[in-house]
Order: sequence, then structure tokens, then C-alpha cells
Amino acid sequence: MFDGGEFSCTSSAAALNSAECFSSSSFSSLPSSKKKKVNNKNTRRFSDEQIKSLETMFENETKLEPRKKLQLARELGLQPRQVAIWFQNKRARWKSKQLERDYNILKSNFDNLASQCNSLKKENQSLLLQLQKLNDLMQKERGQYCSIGFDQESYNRDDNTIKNKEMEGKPSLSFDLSEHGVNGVISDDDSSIKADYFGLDEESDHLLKMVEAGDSSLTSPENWGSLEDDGLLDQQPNSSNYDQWWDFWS
DNA sequence: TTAATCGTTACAGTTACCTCA
DNA sequence: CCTGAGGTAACTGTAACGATT
Repeated sequence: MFDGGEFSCTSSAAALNSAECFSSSSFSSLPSSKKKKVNNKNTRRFSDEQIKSLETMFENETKLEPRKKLQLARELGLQPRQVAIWFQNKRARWKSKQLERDYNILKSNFDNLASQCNSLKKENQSLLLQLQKLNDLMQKERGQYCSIGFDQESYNRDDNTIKNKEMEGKPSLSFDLSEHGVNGVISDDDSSIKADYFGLDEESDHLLKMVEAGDSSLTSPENWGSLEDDGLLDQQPNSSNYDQWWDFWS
């Protein structure tokens, strides 16, 4: 190994351990930057046996104790400094590969999440479509209800029936057109009654209102900010941020 | 007790050389 | 034979740490 080789031994105290500095009789007086590392063919690289021993040792401990370093160097016929440098370079190579592995893992996770996101987006689109259809259906039925006219007498008769039920202590719907108007079959003022009647919680009630309102707030992403305000879509402080988030995944 | 100095080690970055397609 | 890319041993500069004075 390194027969006839000429090794530099710089004056930098930090660069190398003086005890490990090669005491070559042919030590050059040239500045270290000018010195050439003379490496004959087949003598530069360590032998397979040496590499194998070094690898085995590295698997056990990536940092070598000084005592073990001396022992290993003696066993392999290397300078302790060579062993130290080999471990340094090995750690650097190992770190580099570890970074590569970590990157691949992160990339794999990212791809999985992106795939899940796409599935959720499709599901969301499907649900929004269903919602739109239901909304249209409700609008149509409401239009029929208004267009067939209104029999005040039969209404009063029905109203009495309803009022009788109220007398029994059960909440019911009131259809007082003079107060609510035709368009507001169930107005916002009746929300508490409605909630009791249908057993709606606050969140569902809000959604129902939006559907009843007949606007496109649920089918238009730009209006989802109103949902966020109610905590239905948390994590997005405002709709503009949400748009950025959404754009990222699009 | 505190500050200065020294020796040692680790690390990131670089250099020089070899191998191979 | 030449050449560029990649691998690797060795080097440089710097920072951190502990021991000593």
C-alpha cells in the first residue's frame, strides 16, 4: 500500500493529528497546495479485504474510538490517519445516501397524499353535483307550490288542525302567509321551530338554509369562505388562502 | 474562578487521481 | 487514443470541546 507514496503533512494543527502525520523521509517542502499526491496504479485504492474490514467496523460504529482506530490500522497495515480519513469519507457518503433515501420516502409520501387529494377532489365534485341537483329539484317543487294558487279556506282549516296540534304541546309549522309571505314557506324567524321539528342541529340548519336560499354558495368554491367562517372548513383562515391551497393541489 | 492556549476531532467542501463507458 | 462522469483517498479550513496553565 502506498509504496513509494509521498504524503503531505501540513502545518495546520487542526487538519490532522500530529501523531498520525506520516513521517515520510521524502516529505516535501513544497506548499501543501502545490504538492501532488503520488499514487501509483493499483496502490491508491484500498484492497477488498481492507474495505471489508472497514465496512464491518463502520456497521458497528460510525465513529471510531482512538484505541480501536490504532488497532484496526495495525491489523490492516494502514496508517491510523488513513483509517480516520476513511471513516470521515464514509460518514459523508453514508449521509449523502441517507439524504437520498429520506428524499425518496418523502416523495413517496407526497405522491400518496396527492393521489388521495385527487380522489377527495373527485368525490367532492360528485357531492357538489348531487347538491346542485337537489337544489334544482327543490326550486322546481317550490315553483309548483306557488303556481297552483292558494285556497285560503282550506288553509285555515289545515291551520286549525296544526294549531290544535300545537295545543297538544307539540311544535309544528305555522303557515301564516300574511306574516311570512309565500316565498318564505319557512322563514328564518321559524328556524328554532324548524330545528325542533326536524331535529336539526345548528350546522345542518345552516346548510339547509343555504340550499333553501337557492343561491350557488355551496356549488361555488369562491363562496366556501362562508363555510370556513362557521368552522365547517377549518385550517383555512380565509378564502384567499384556501384558494392558494387549492391551487397548489390542482 | 476566569481567560488564554493547546491538542484533538468532526464536518463540509475541495482536490487529485483512477476507472470505465 | 481521447474524453467526460463518477468514485474515492486525501487535504483544507473551521468550529467545538476538554485539558492545562
